[in-house]
Amino acid sequence: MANARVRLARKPADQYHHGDLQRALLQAAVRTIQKQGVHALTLRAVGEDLGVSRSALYRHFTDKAALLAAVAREGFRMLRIELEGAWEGGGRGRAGFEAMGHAYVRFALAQPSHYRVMFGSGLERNVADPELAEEGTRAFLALVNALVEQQRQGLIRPDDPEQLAHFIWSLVHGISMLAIDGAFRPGTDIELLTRLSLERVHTGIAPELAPDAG
Amino acid sequence: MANARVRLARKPADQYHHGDLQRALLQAAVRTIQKQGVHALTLRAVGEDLGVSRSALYRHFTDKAALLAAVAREGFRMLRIELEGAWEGGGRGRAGFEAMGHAYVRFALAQPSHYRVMFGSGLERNVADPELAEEGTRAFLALVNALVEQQRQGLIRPDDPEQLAHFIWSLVHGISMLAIDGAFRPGTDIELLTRLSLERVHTGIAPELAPDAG
DNA sequence: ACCTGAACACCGTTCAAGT
DNA sequence: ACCTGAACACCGTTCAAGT
Repeated sequence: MANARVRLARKPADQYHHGDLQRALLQAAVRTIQKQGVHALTLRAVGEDLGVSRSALYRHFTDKAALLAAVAREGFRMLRIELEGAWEGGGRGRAGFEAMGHAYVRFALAQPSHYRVMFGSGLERNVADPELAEEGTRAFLALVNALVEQQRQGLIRPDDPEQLAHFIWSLVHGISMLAIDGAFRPGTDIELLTRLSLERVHTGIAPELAPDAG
Repeated sequence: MANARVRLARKPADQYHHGDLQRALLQAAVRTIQKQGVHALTLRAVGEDLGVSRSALYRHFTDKAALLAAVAREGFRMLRIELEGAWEGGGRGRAGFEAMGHAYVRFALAQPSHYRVMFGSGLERNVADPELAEEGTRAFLALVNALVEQQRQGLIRPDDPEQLAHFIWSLVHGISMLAIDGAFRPGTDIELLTRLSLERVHTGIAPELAPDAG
């Protein structure tokens, strides 16, 4: 909304359009994907959006897949920040961990197209982008770290943290994907499903038998 | 393999190529997707494969999305049969339920491209195909039924079966998708991850506290 | 160094025409 | 009723040429 104004501001007319076209291309791509979905992302459209030739992109990205990889990388960065924020904000304990789960699913539902690019079919962004891999790993580590810290507090049984992280990541990813794809019944309350699922998970990974049979 | 022979058999040369082109198109599409992925599925290629014009398909499917919907429907049918087989073969109890989980993930890993079409981006097959929805529901019901039967046996706590099914479906779907997309570390043992995950799930959904703290 | 614009090969889809 | 083949609008990508 407010950003739209910025592009109307004065710009050096007889210069190249952007001092940092690479960055502008990435932002335009993210914007298009979030608003209209991946299918609307054509190199022609993103070029037109920036007032630039459709082949100008090839100066900054090797091809469309590389552009999508950059979009995915940006997505993982955003997701990690959300997860860390939820964990900290929730008090780095069981409440914070549950908040992480909700934050994950909420992120996917708020940015479904962006989320799909992050976990793409391999059709798009089939490139083995090392920066993308690293950003994905960092997001995953936010989850692992939260598990380890809870294990230190005796809140979670001392299983292999990475295995536990894989388990929980799979769960929230599955909920997110099925919700995005509309696989659940129309009226399904995703937040409720997430809460109940995390409840079941906790009872499973708790070290002792909690007396909460209420 | 054996089916490849059939197409070499005598055919009425001066007739239309197929008595049931619709069925042949679907089979060719499934074959192409399983062998070469969705990106290789072009209407030109599938037509060429059957010795038919590229626009002949439009007599039998409204468009490419409808063809993909048929592929997805066939996939759900295959998946349901696998799930039911595992449940029955495992003795309709806890072992059978765990076998269902493994069968699900194994199906996805064996037919990754086919599985992706089933849970497509909405990019492809965005059509609201009622037959597809029904076949998907039938596969889901195989899971719900197994849960209800275990609840009757006292093997699972009496939560809402549909919610429990959503929870578990999300888990196995998440494991499958992340494994297909190569999101796990290269050497990751998916079968082991599935087993450990199902173990954690069971401890969570069991009605009583099992004395297996070994 | 950065961008343009024409060209190429490839799509899905349509439609008048054939049998 | 079923299929053909030319045509259309749309892609991503390349490359010689401009500044």
